[in-house]
Amino acid sequence: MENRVARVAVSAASFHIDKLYDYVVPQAMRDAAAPGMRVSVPFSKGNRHVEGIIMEMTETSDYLKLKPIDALLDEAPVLTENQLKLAKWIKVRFFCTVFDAVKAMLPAGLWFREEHICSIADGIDREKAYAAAEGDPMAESLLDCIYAGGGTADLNALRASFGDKGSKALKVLEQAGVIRSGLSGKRKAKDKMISVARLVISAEEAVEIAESKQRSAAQQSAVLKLLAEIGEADAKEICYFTGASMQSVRALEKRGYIELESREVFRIPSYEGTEVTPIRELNEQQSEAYEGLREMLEEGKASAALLYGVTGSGKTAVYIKLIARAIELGRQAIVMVPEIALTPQLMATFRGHFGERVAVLHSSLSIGERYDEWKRIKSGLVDVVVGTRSAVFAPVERLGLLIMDEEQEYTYKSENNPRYHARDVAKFLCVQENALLLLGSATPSVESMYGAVSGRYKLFRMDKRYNQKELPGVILADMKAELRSGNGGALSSTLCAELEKNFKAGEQSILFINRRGSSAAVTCTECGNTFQCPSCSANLTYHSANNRLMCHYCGYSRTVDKDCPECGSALQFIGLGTQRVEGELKLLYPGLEVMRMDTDTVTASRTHEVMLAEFVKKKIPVLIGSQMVAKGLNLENVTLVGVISPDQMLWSGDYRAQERTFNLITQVVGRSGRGDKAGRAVIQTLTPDNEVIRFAAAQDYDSFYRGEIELRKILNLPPFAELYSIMVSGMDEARVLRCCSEMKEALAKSVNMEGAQILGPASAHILKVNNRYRYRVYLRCPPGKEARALIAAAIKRYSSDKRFKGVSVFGDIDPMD
DNA sequence: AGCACGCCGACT
DNA sequence: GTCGGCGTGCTC
Repeated sequence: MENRVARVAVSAASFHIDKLYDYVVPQAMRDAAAPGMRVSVPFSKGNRHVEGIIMEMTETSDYLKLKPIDALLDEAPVLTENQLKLAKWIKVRFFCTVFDAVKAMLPAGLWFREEHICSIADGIDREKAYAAAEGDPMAESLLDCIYAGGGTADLNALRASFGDKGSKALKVLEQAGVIRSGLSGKRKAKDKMISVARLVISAEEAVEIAESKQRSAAQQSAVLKLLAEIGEADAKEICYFTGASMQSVRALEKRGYIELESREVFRIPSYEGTEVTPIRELNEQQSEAYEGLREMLEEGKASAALLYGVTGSGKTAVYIKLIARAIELGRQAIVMVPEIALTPQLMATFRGHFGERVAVLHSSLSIGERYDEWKRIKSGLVDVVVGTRSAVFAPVERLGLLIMDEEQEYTYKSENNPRYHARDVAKFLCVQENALLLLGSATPSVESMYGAVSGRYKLFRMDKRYNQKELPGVILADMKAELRSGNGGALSSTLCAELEKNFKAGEQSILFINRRGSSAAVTCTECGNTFQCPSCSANLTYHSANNRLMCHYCGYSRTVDKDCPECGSALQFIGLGTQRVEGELKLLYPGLEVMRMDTDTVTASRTHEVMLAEFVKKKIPVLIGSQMVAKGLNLENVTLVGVISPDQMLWSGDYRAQERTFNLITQVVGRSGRGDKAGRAVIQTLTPDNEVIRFAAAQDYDSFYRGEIELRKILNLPPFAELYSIMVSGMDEARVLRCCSEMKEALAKSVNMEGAQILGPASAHILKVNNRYRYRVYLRCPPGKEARALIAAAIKRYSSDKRFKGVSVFGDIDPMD
């Protein structure tokens, strides 16, 4: 009787009906079925075939009318028992379904494997195919369907629409050699150039559009969903994994949802060419940290530490030695980095030290490559996994050490469902696996430093720069004084004076502009008119690639007007940030060579890295850039860094604004004077007396921390409280607001925690997206399970309320907005 | 969310 | 009489 019933998490269940559904395991599958295997099951009245994953196996069920599983999709479990536990924990912690969590844990390639796709076999033309159908109407309509899809179709979809008879007919056709499915097809060899598709709109929006598409546009939906999940991918591979035709992909491009770009083929990024710096003998501070961490590691119990090491103190060397020790102990390590593209030298170091036994997981790997890496890890061929956020789900079986570098970075928080924070997942994982969690940073998050101060993490400090190099001298430029003396431009006289010194000395400078959002809005330079999206409360931005005005939130695009529709003057598209500074600089210093690096000039082929190399090689005097210049390589000849306007970031309204500003200034200033020559930095600000700016200028983390933690305590903010948000959205604004206020009232009644506050409803950062109004209700309360249960109950209650039809509700913990 | 069932109006 | 509108309730 064992193995008679499988308890399954199904994909079709939304949050408020999410639970384990029991299915009877057919006799033939009894031996094979196991927890962690994906299955296809009939669900709901229509018995549509949906995917699910077996969470548990039992003998009996309380439910009487069990349906049978219709197929096992895996031969062996793709998730271990511990990973299944993790999935359940993610559901509770981040308000998603178990299946959402499972999906985030597995590589996309697994879900789009060709097993699920059937296509017309090579060398079979239409005539032969229909001849093989032998007049069977079922077989003929199957072929119609496959041809309508450009020669391929989703096997599950076919099974769903044609039922059991369809499945039989498919088998007949397959045996006749007319169609192929499963493993029979081989991947095409890659061309030298590939076409890379990338979403222009937000992932969230892409999913929404995909969902609203009609059956006939199922291919386009699949492409959008895939891209929403993985960000960008080779167009051919997209077709390969979704079964969509290239036409569908092109159609999406035409509509402005995605963009296509030719790019040279990347193999698995080889870092061989980059020279590997051998690990030098550890200095006193490094040894001290290493010895302490080694002891924790060797104990083999769950533990956590914070390594606070200033830039250049040699954290990487400590990581490497610690990983080597973990491997000696027969265990594996995961190393997480915020953004792999920005840390190529770190990658090179790891490859150099651990060779083939390193797996890399990051966003510019293709689906296939990522899937291959996943398989390598799963089969135990790897000791070290290096990767971004999702690497926390790498299927290592003997985790001993998990390192999270630059732990304060917000890229560790997912902005899509499930909205998990990799740091929280890492904590859970390390407890579960008895591993050591090592958070590393030059500017630790306030939460983590508080954890260290209060004894939850063991703290190791490395405050000496390895090469004993001095910190850059920092000059604060008072922009208010500049304004008073008649300089209304972006460049202060102080900065200009320093720039000129560098021009004379033949040294390079970097100007850093912080820009909120990814693109500047288009503004008429004469009358200040801006262009609004008709369905969102957002400004349109100009895209030079297709010469159109586009909305980043819904994908709407329109042609560019020659003249301003308001005042009739000729329109010029000048962005607010980097472009403006570039313009001013060129006006002041005619003939000056300037490199601009921002989201408009950095492309897939001309990456951040490539541009930096060019900057170094050609000795271009000035580099102007946004966020991305703050990170990356050591640039030897850069002796001046200018921070143009950190103020706007400081007042962005988010409680983390101060912290982010401090981190960013610290990082940027640290870019200066990496070579032999001393560096300096100019920070332009309207508020030179502001503490955060002063501490950042002095690179004084401790004082910043002391001030910030005091503030957080007074204001009842993390780490002293947890902040939850419930986002409510819908087309009918009044209804959304009614839902919010009713929910707020209900929460106020049910919450009886000391010091809990309910705030809102407040409109989301962008109120209207795709004609849906979005409001949030916040709950701020002491950390703990109680609040989570309340939030989950509220989401369930209001997403199923008939009065609030068309309104969707979802929760988020500590949202990044 | 998505699908069937059921209870009402418009049209063959 | 039946086709189809969408309100209601369930999903192993």
